[in-house]
Amino acid sequence: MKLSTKSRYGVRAMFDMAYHAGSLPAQIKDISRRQNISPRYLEQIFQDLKKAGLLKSRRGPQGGYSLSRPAEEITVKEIVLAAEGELMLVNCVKGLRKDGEAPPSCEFDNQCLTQYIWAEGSRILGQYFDSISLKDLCDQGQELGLEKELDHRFMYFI
Amino acid sequence: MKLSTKSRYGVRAMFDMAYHAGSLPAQIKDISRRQNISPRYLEQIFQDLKKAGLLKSRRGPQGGYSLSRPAEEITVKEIVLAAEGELMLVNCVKGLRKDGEAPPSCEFDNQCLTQYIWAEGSRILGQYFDSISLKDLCDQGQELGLEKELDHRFMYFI
DNA sequence: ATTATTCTTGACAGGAACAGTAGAGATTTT
DNA sequence: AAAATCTCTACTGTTCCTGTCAAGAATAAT
Repeated sequence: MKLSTKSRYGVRAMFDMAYHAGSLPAQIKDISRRQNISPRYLEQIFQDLKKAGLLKSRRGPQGGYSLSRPAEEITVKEIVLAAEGELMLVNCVKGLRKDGEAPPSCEFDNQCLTQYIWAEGSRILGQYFDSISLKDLCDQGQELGLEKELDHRFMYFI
Repeated sequence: MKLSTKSRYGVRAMFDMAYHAGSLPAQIKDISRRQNISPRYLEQIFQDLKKAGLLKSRRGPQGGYSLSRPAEEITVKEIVLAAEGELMLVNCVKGLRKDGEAPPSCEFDNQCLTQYIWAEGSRILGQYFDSISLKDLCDQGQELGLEKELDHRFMYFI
């Protein structure tokens, strides 16, 4: 019952982007360095987040990724959902999926009492994740005095 | 982020025992037949549940398993915890484990904001699972009119 | 135009965990 | 003594996770 690293890395990376946001797009290499995530793996994760509409990208020099919406409008739930594919504790219950794929249904139809437990647990978890936005995390980071790294692309003149 | 089948089967099996409870211990073969679970696999799961103190067993003819406590005192959380080993959404956070093994700690120490999210999510989920007892499930089964199978060991005289 | 930079796409692979199978043995009732 | 039942340990095939890698496409700077 573990979240995949895609979810964990995804939330960390998105927070990192929001926290260090500047006028230019953020680049994989900077995020991966600060968050200690393999750059090649982070590329994959960002593809998922982009497909989910949470990121937009720009290629070429000075390119990179940026949040497609303000930090207060992006929740942890959206990121986990995009990275995990779905937010359902079991496979045997009908639920909304990222890819619209038909989910397997319970072999006991509605005779299985436990399906209600798993479905409700998933819902409760999703509700909690949805209550936390990237901006909330940024505020928390400020309070904790988390260091903000200056964009090296603005530091040529030092 | 899926619960293992051990958890799902475990809860189903424990409910089955509570729902069909008689004066004699319940046997693997009956539970596995009613719940459509591989008997050999269910043996393994029951070993975990027994180690966690949720079941007691008796060998030999007319032997089997029985709940070690009344159904209203056994919650879904206990069963999931016993089957899953722990109830924590990530590995990077300190948490209580079944085996007391030292959990890996976060590489960012307390600098990682996301660990609070995962820990709180795990807590919320555990709290929900803890609010459901086997008796609650039995009551729900009654309301739904779920059929109770008579113990074949009492049916010789028919 | 050319070049360097950055994202894009798809393939591939080692390892761990999951889900189940199997066999030999221990215990208890009949 | 025999049959039923749980107990313990080991084994195995499959899937998923967690990356790595390579070649290509788009863009900005020169």
